Amino acid sequence: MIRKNIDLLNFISNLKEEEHLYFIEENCTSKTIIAQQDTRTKWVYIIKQGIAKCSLNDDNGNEFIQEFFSEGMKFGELEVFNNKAIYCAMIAITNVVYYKISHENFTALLNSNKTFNTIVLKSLVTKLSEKGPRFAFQQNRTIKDNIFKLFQEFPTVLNIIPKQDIANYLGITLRSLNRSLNDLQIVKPETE
Amino acid sequence: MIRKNIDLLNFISNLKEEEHLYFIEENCTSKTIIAQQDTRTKWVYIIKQGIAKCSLNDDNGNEFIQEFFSEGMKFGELEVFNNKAIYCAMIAITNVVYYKISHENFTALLNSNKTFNTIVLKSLVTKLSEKGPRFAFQQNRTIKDNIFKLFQEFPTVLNIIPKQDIANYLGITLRSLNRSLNDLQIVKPETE
DNA sequence: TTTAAAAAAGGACATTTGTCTTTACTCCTT
DNA sequence: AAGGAGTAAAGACAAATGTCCTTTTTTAAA
Repeated sequence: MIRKNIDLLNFISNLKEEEHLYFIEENCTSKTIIAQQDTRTKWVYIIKQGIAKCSLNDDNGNEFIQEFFSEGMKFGELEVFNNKAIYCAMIAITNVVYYKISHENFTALLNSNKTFNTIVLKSLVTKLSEKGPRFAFQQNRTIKDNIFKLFQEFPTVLNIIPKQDIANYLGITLRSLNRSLNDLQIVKPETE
Repeated sequence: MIRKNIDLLNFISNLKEEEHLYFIEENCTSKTIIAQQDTRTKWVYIIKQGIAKCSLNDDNGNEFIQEFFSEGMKFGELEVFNNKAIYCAMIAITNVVYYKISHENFTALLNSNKTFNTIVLKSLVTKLSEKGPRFAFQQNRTIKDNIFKLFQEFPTVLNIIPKQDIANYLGITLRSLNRSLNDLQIVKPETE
C-alpha cells in the first residue's frame, strides 16, 4: 500500500557532487498537488520524506488511488520514455520533501550511470509485478478481507492517511469503509 | 483489452539468421497452459499468432484476468530481471503460435542489440501506463459502463473470447455479465 | 460554560450484485 | 426424428453496497 524504494534514495545521497546537482530538493505542505494529471512536465520526482498519493481522477469526481508513495518512490519517469502527458496526479498527504530531476538529466544519468540504469529498470519491473496481485486480490475478495489485510500490514494507517483516501484506494465509499471497520471492530489507535 | 505489440514481432522477423535462432517457434491448441503461475521458468514467451489470457488464480478458484495477449505480446520477462517465480499464468484461448527465448539469450540480446533494448523498455512502460487507467475506469464506473465500453472497442469480442473469461476480466460473475448484456441489448454477432 | 458550526459517523432504504436453482437450448447419438 | 447429456441463460432470493439524510461528536468562539 505504501511503497518505498530505499535503494534509490541511497543511490542519490551517495552520488558524487556533480551528479547530485541534477537533483533539486524541494518541499511542500500537506494537500499540495506536486504534479497535475494530464499535463506535460519536464520533471521526474522522487519522494525523500513524507507520503503522497498517486491517483487518477475522472470527470465525475471519482478518485482512484493507485498507490501511496513514500521514501524513494519515483514518479513521472514513464513520461521520459513515452513522451506523453502524465496520466495520474501526485498529491501530498503529509508534508513532503522531494527531489526533482529534469527529463534531460534523467536520460543522461540513465545512459552514463549503469547503477542508476539498473535501479530504474528494477523499479519499473517492481511496479509492474506489484500491480497485478494487488488488483487481483482487491477484485476477488470481499471488502472486509481487503480491509482486514490492510490493517494487518499497517495497523496505524488511520493515523496517517485520511479515511476518504483509504476508501478511494480500496475503491469503496466512505460509508462502506466505516461499516466494515465497525464490523471488524477496528478503531483508530491513540496517538500521544 | 486485447494487447498487441507489432513492433516486437517485426523486429523478430527482421533479425539476421543468427539472432533469429534465439527464438524457438512452437504452437499449442486452445486451453493449453503455456506458462504456469508460481513456477520458475527459463523462457520468455512472445505470442506470434492467436490469443492467450494472462491471469492470476487464487486458492479459492477465483481467476483474475490482467489482459488478453495477442500478436507480439511478451510474457515472463519480468522474471528475467527480478529472478522470481512467474506470478501469473498464460493460457491459450484460441490456438496459439508463439516464440520462446531463454533468459540467457534474452539478456544477451538486451545487452547487444540497442533496438531490442528500446523495444523491451518501451513495452514495460506501455504495460505500466495502461494498467492504471484500466483499473481506475473499472473501479469507478458501473458494470454496464464497463461492458458498454468493451463492446464499443471490440464488437466481436463474444465471437472470440468465452463469456466466463470476459466476466473474469471485468471482475464480475457470469450472471452479472448476462444480466447487463440483456439490459444493454447486446447480442452475439452472427458468424458465417 | 454554552452555543453554533463543521466534520464524522451512523441509520434507513433502494439498488446492485452474487448464489443457488430451474429452465432453455445445442448438439450428439441412436 | 427423439432422447439425453452437457452447456448456457434466466429466475428468485439473499447479501452487499451505495445514496441520502439524520444524528453524534468535535471544534471553536462568545
